[in-house]
Amino acid sequence: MPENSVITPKQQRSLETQRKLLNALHFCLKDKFFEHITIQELAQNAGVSVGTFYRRFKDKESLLPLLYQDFGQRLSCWVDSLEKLEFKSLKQVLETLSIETWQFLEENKSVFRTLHLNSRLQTELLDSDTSVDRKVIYQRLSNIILCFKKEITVAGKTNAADSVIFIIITSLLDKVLYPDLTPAIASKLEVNKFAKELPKILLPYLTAEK
Amino acid sequence: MPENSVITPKQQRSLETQRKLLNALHFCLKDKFFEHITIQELAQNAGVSVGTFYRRFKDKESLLPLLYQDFGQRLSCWVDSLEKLEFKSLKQVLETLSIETWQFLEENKSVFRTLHLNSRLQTELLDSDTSVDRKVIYQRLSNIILCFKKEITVAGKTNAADSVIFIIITSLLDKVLYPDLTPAIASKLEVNKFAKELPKILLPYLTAEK
Amino acid sequence: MPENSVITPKQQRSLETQRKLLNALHFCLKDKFFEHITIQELAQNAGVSVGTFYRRFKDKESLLPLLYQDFGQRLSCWVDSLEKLEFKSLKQVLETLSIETWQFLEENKSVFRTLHLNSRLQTELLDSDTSVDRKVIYQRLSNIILCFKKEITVAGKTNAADSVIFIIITSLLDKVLYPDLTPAIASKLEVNKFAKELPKILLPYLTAEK
Amino acid sequence: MPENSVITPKQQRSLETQRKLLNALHFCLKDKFFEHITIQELAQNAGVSVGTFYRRFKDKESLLPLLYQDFGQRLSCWVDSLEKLEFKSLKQVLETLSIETWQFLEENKSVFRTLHLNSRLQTELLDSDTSVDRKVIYQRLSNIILCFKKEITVAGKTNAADSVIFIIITSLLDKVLYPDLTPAIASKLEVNKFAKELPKILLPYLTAEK
DNA sequence: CATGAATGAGGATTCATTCAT
DNA sequence: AATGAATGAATCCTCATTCAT
Repeated sequence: MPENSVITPKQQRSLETQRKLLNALHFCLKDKFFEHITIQELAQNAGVSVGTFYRRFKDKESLLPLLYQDFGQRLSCWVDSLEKLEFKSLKQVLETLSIETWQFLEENKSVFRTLHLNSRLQTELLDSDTSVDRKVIYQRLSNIILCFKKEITVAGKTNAADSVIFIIITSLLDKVLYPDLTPAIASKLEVNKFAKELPKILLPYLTAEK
Repeated sequence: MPENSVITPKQQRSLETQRKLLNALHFCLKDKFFEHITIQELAQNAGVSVGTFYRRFKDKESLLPLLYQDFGQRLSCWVDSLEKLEFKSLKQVLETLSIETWQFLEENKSVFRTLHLNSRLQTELLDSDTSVDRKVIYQRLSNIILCFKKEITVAGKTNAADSVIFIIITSLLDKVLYPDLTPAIASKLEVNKFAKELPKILLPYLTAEK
Repeated sequence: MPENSVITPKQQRSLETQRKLLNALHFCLKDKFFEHITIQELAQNAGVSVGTFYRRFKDKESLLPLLYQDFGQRLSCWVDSLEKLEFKSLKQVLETLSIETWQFLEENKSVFRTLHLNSRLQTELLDSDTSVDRKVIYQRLSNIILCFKKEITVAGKTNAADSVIFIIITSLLDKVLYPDLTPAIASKLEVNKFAKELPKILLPYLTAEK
Repeated sequence: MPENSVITPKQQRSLETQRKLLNALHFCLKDKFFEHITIQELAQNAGVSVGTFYRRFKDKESLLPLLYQDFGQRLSCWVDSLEKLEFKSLKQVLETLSIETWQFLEENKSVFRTLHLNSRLQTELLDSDTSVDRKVIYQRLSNIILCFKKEITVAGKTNAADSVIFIIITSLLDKVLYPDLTPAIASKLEVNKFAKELPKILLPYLTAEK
C-alpha cells in the first residue's frame, strides 16, 4: 500500500512504460538469454526509446527485480488457486501438487532460468520483493500438506513438509529446464511420468511407521 | 574450414594448447561466469595468444564440449571412488551418497552452472562426448543402491533407484547453486543439514511395506 | 534490423553524418585504394565516431551505393555543362568531347577505380541509384553527337553515336587509370596526345562514304 | 636464357612449388579478388605449407610479377597463333582481331582484372617481365595490321595501327569485365555484337580518303 | 628444408550510456 | 519528457609473419 493512494497521470505513464518493458523482457526471454538481450532490443519491443528506458532503469539488471516481483505475483496467484482446491487425502495433495507444479514450471520456465542464472543478483532480488515474501508463499504450499497433519507420522512435520515441497519443485524444474542434461538424465522417466512418480516417493516419507 | 568447430590437432603441441585453454577456463570459472570471460582472458591465463585460441576453436562456446568431456572424466572418477567403498546397509549407502554428492557438486558447481546455462547446445554437447556415456555413469550410481536389492521392497527397483539418484543430485545441486533463491528457500535447511535429511526421505520410499 | 544495409535517416543530423562520411571517403580515396581505407580512418576524417558509422552503414561496402549515386550527380552536372556548349561541326564535337572526357576522368579516376573494383556489387549499385538513370546520361552525350545528324552518314546513327561515346570513355579511362599497363601501352601516345587523336579515329567512322 | 643451363634438383623443386602456387592463385582468382585471398588459402590450394610460401616469396604481392610473366607467355602464344593466320584483306584482319581478342580477354579476365586493380605495383611488374617485352608483343599485333600497309591511307600508319590495337583491346576488355557498369553501358551492344561492330569503326579510320 | 603451430598487431564490430534536439 | 543519434571503450576476430619441431 503506497502512502499516497492516488496515482498521478505521471506515475500512471511511468507504470505503463514499466509494464511495456517488462512485457518486452518476457517476450525476448523466449528467444534468448537475458545476457544476450540488448537494451535497444528491449526498447524497440516495448515501443519506447532507449532514452526512456534509462529514465526508468539504471541498467538492464535493474529489470530483474521487476521480473522477480512479477513472478512473485504469478506464484502467489497460483498458490491462491491451489489453496482453493479441496483435498480428500494427503496422497491426493501430493498428486495434485506434483502435476500442478509441473504445469506451472513449464509455463514459467524462461523466468526460472533467468532468475537462476542471474542469481548473483540475489541480494537485490530478495530486497526488492517487499510486497510478497517469497518464503511465506512456499510455506503456504507446505501448509496445504500440513492440512493433513493427522496422516503425517514423520518427526518434524513442518520441516518435512517443506522438504517435500522443495523436492517436488526442484526435481520437476530440472526435468523441465534441462531434460537431456545432467542430472535430469539420471532418471529415464519423462517429466509427466516423473510427476506421477513423485507422490509415491514422498508419501512414504511423510507417513512412515516409526 | 572444418565443419566441426573444434579442430583436430595434428601435433602434440596442439593438444597441450587445448589442455592449457581448458585449464584456463576452469580457472576463470572460479572467478566469474562463462558469459563474462573474454577470449583474451582465456588466452592470457593459458599463456597463449588469442590467435592460438582461434586456431583451435571457432569461438568461446566451442570450448564447452571440451568442458563437458572433461567433466565426464571427473564424474567417472568420482563414481569409481564410490564403487570402491564398502557399505553395510542401504541406509548407509544413501547417507554416503548424499554427503559425497554434495561435496562433488560443491567442487564442480561452476561447471554445472556453465553447462546448464548453455544447455541449448545440448545436442552438440552430448554428441561431443563419445568417450563416456553419461547415462551409464548414473546407472553405476543406481547400481550401488541396487547392491542392496534385498532391502528394497518398492515395485520397479531399477527405476526407483534411478529416481533416488536423480532426487539426491537435483535437490542438492539446487541448494548448492542457488541457496537463497527459488526453489531452494522452500526448505529452510542448510545444504549440509539437507544432505543428512535426504536419506530419511528416500529410504522409506525404497523400503516401504506393501 | 533493416533488410537494406543503408539505414534511412530519420533526423536531419543523420543526413549530415552521411554526407560527412561520403566526403571522408572521397578524401581518403585521393590517398589510397578503397580496400586499404579503414572504418576508423573514415570516421576520423568525417569527424564522427566509429559507432556512428555502424549506425548508418552495415560495412564499408555499404558506402559504395552512396558513392555511386554521388558520382551520378557529378556525371549529370558534367553532361549539363557539355550540353550548354555551342558547336560548329561534328569534328568540333568530337574534339571537345575527347578533351573534356579526359579531364573528367582524370578528376574522378579514384571513383572509377573503386566502382570497377567492386563491380561484383553491380546489381546493388545499379539499384541503389534511383535518382539518376545512368543509361540516360550517356544517351545525352550521344545526343550531342546526334545534333549533327546531317554530317553523319554511317548506317544506324544512334548506335554509332553510342559506340563513339563508349570508345572515347573507355580508351581514355584506360590511359588515365593504367597508363603503363596492358593494354594502355599498346599505343605509345600519352593520354593528352591520344585525346587529340581520338576525333581523327572516330570522325571517319561517322562520316564514311557509303 | 639463364647463365647456367643445367637445372639442379633443388631448383627443379623450387620451380615446381612456384608453379603450384601460381596455379593456386589462378584457381582462387576465379572465386574472389586478389586482396581477399589469404596466404593460407594459396598454400592449401597449392598443397604446400605457408612456411614454404615464405621461403619462395616475400609476400602475396610478390606473386603478381609471376602472374604477369605467366600472362605474358599466354599473350605471346596467342599472338603467335594470330601471326600464323593468313589474311586476305585489312578488313579481315580487323574482323579476326576483334573476335579473337574478345575470346582471349574472356579467357583471361581474372588476370586482367587482377593486374589492373593492382597496378600500383606497375614498376615492379614491368621490371619483372624481363623475358618478354610487353610492348614488343603489342607491336607484333600492330604489325599484323601493317601487313596491309597498302590499304592504309591514314598519316602515321604505325601509330594508327597501335591506336587501333589499343582501342580493340580496351573497349572489349571493358565490355568483358564490367558489362553492366560505367562506361560499358554507354553502348547498348552486347560484347559479341560490339566485337563485330569494331571493324566497321576502325576500318574507315585506317582507310580514310585524304 | 618443410611444416604448421603460434604470435599479436590491427582492424571490425557491438552496445551500454550520454546528450542534443 | 521523449526521442534516437552519437559516442567510444571493450571485445571480437583475422591473417601476415615468425619460428619451433
